[in-house]
Amino acid sequence: MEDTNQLIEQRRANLAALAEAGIDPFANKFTPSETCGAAKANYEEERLVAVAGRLVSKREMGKTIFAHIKDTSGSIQLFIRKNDVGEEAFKIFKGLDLADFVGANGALFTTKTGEISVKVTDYVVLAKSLRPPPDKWHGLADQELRYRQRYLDLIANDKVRDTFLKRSTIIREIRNFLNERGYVEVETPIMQAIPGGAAARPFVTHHNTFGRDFFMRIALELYLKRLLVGGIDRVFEIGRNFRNEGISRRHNPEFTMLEAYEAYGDYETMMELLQSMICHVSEKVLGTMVIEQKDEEGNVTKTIDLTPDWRRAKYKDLVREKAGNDWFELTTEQRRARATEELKIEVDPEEADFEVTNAVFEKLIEPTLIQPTFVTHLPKELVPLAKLSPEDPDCVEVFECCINGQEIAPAYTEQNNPIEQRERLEQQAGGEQQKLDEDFLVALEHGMPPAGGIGIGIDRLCIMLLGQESIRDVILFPQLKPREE
RNA sequence: GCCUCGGUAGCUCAAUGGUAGAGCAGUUGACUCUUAAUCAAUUGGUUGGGGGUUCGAGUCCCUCCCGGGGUACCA
Repeated sequence: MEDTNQLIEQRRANLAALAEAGIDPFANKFTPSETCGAAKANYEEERLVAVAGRLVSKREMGKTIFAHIKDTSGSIQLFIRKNDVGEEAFKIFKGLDLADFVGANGALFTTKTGEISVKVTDYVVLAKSLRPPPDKWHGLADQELRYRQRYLDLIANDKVRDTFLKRSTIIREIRNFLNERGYVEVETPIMQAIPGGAAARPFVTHHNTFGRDFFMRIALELYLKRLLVGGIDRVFEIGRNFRNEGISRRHNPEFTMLEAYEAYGDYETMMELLQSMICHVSEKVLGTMVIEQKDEEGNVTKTIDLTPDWRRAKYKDLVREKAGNDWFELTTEQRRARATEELKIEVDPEEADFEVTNAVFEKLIEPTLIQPTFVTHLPKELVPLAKLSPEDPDCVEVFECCINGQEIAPAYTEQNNPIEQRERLEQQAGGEQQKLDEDFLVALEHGMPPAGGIGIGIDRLCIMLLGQESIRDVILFPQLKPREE
């Protein structure tokens, strides 16, 4: 970046002054004895510590300086006196800028106002910051800057940092939970010749040596099922999917998906798995099963209670509740009329009956399912990769788990009949000339054990657990339009 | 893609069509227990870009760029 201003010039001048004084402003190494947070947590008067971090505040009091440095664990106050560090070192500390990195040696003590601090005996400049940090009090509010320069957001806004540290522990606890149950974690191809497992437009990329296009995966499903065929009976992957669609508060073109498959299980198995997993994660990460979403003033705007057992509701019952008890007895024309006139939703004249019904579900019902709800008995037309329900052949053995008004996870009793599977996929491909994944169908013909499978949108799960409102607030670097030079 | 709101100093924000401002940060000085330290002085602007209306535009109009919200696409 070419842009310079007074503040940057000043910092460059301060950098030059350090060099002038014979100090390397970018040290190679400093080894802290512990983190800032640990130094405070294990307080013992006079205990010697070495701490390092970014300089986040500095108050000069004549021959004394109070300053805070901050690392991942938190911050600690440094107490620097001219008498303790010597005239030259004192002068140089005075010349440090906010956001510089510093390592300090000294003894722990408590100030008169009761704050645990380090009485510095000597310190090292670890890295000079050549650009001014965001406002120390107001933080960084400009959303575009927060996303484009997330590191500034993390520096300036503790809540944001906390959210992303928690996201990391959520994923760790999911892994722990699945490992505990004997699941094997695998990695499958991201670049695929035929993108399958979902109906979404893929991103296209190109392989030079093969001289042909590849697609970024839109789902993990078909490869994980090949592994069920291969004898890995409990298998999961946490990875990125890519869908070439619009961007919104709920959609990022690349997003993180967990898919898990369990041989000899069915959708009921996955129901228990999901409920136990989310309760485990919530307890471990948040210490509670009651999630509160707060507005900027800290008022609770939404409460989600994850305490088991979660509600179960049949798809058709929910639709009848919203659209009328006679909904499924209506003629196609009557149904369409009611949807547009009474329910005020847009309906494409080309849409089939089940699509009109599903529009009612997605637009009017799903957003109201704030508390965890397993929606079951979905119509078979909606789900080509699941098995039919023996008790009701119009339905599939599937649930969609909705929490916070969003679909968090669909789960199936997976289709393992290769002949039916081929028919369903051929129907689905229909006129679109979409290629069938023959290799997958061949795999099924070798025999896949009956299995339950589930897909969990990790980003949406994080939105829910962490009380956020937008997917951009749980993805470190959400997709934005590139800035043209 | 469409609708709508927004973009002013490094950051957070003001400014009826009439001299572009404040707080923080920065700079200089004072202060050996401060913590949004305090006190005094002070620097800093192509008002997102381009065009237009006007005696005069941050403000009105057109256009482009970027972002927020909504909507569409998304088994």
